[in-house]
Amino acid sequence: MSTDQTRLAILAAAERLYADRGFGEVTLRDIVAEAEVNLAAVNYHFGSKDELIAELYVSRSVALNRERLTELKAAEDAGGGPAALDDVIAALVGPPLRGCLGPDRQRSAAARFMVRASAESVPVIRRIRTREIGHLRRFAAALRRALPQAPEADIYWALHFALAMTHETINGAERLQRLSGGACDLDDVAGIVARITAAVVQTLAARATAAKTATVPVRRAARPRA
Amino acid sequence: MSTDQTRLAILAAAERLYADRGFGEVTLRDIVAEAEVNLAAVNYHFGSKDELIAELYVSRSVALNRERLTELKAAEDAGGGPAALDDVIAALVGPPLRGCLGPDRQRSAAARFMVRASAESVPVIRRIRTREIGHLRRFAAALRRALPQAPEADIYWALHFALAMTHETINGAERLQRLSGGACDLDDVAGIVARITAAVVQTLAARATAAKTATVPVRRAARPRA
DNA sequence: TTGCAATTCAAACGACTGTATGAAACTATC
DNA sequence: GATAGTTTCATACAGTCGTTTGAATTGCAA
Repeated sequence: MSTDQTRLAILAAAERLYADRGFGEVTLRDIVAEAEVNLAAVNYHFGSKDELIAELYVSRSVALNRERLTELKAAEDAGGGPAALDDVIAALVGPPLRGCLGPDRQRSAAARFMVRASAESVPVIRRIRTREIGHLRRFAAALRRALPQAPEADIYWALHFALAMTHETINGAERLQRLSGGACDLDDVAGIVARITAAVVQTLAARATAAKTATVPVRRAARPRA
Repeated sequence: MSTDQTRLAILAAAERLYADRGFGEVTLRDIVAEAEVNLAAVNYHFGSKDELIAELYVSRSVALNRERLTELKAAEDAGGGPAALDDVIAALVGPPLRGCLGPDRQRSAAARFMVRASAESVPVIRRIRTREIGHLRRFAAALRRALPQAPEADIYWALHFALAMTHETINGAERLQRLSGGACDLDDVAGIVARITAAVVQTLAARATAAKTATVPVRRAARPRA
């Protein structure tokens, strides 16, 4: 083949299978069967299984980061000044959520692959994962611009919790649907993004107002009784 | 041996290794080496690797559920009536967090094992996991008693987000520590429980007040500018 | 001490893994 | 249409996996 169509078929098949079954349950033979190519093609085109996974992860990571940054820049440009707090969070959690959920299921294997890569402990990926930190710093900086008076720790906890809710919503979508008996609509992606965004914003806002009245950090939430 | 000391050694070693390295990276030979028993002992005492994992998961799951329920009952008994909102959340997220984090690291392999089992896709565990739903319903009911006027979906989302923040905090503790440059104190477990509890409580409270002024569901958070 | 069941052990099993090989098939240039 | 370089293919390799085997050892009751 003149084009590297075998390479792409392998990458697509690997991404699909890893996203669906997890890294522990997929062999090279599964991948080449899905891609309808020869077993030896993997080592010919990528060198090894680990290099295949690494290339897949890096390329998808770059794409996801680009998507997030584009959304962040758009929010900054629209407002003129620094992006609003909720727009920063939405730029962070929107891309993976839109890629994984929604009525047209299975739309993006890429997003589900990335979430799996985040959740499971794969040595190859762990080794690469450092660059994720650099990317998150951009969002930490954006949050700080939106909330200059917030303690540094609060900024990082907000980022951390936003990602936590996003990942668990994707990975545990089935459990939530079953637990709630359908009361939680996993197809309403915009609503989910809004929920996560609102949760982070409200938490940060509550801590900001509490910090004004007390010098010690807020430890115990108020108890709004029914 | 008269006692089943070999059984227990295998269980303990398996739990430790799975908690540390994840399910994909641990073989039976790793386990028996750690437990200092013979390879065949696993199949003799448990029948198969999957049955070992299943027994481990079920026993730890029962223990965790008991711990959570004890804390929930204590909160209910203390107040006389239904448990307060934040006490319900604290009963849910406290046990795994206290087991996994804190200054005396590695304290409880059991808690870290459970979180791994939640995050990774292991067929044996997926098959058992259904009973988790029943246990979560108890907490959903407790939340409803604390907040009778809240929409059903909000209750389940709150539960879901609480677990999300808990799991990601345990699994991603290292990343958060590195990202924040030490600003986030992962040893202050009580503070983390308070943070997660406060986030859930404030989010629920914000939706409750918003629901009074608007009949349509809240979609977009207010933007508290700096 | 003898006898018997429970347990441990070293060794091997077949199945499966990622990887390597060398011939065959293909593509493009002359 | 012959040639050189690239890609595909069937096949085999060495290693590891979970599991099994049958003999050796242990613990305990008669």
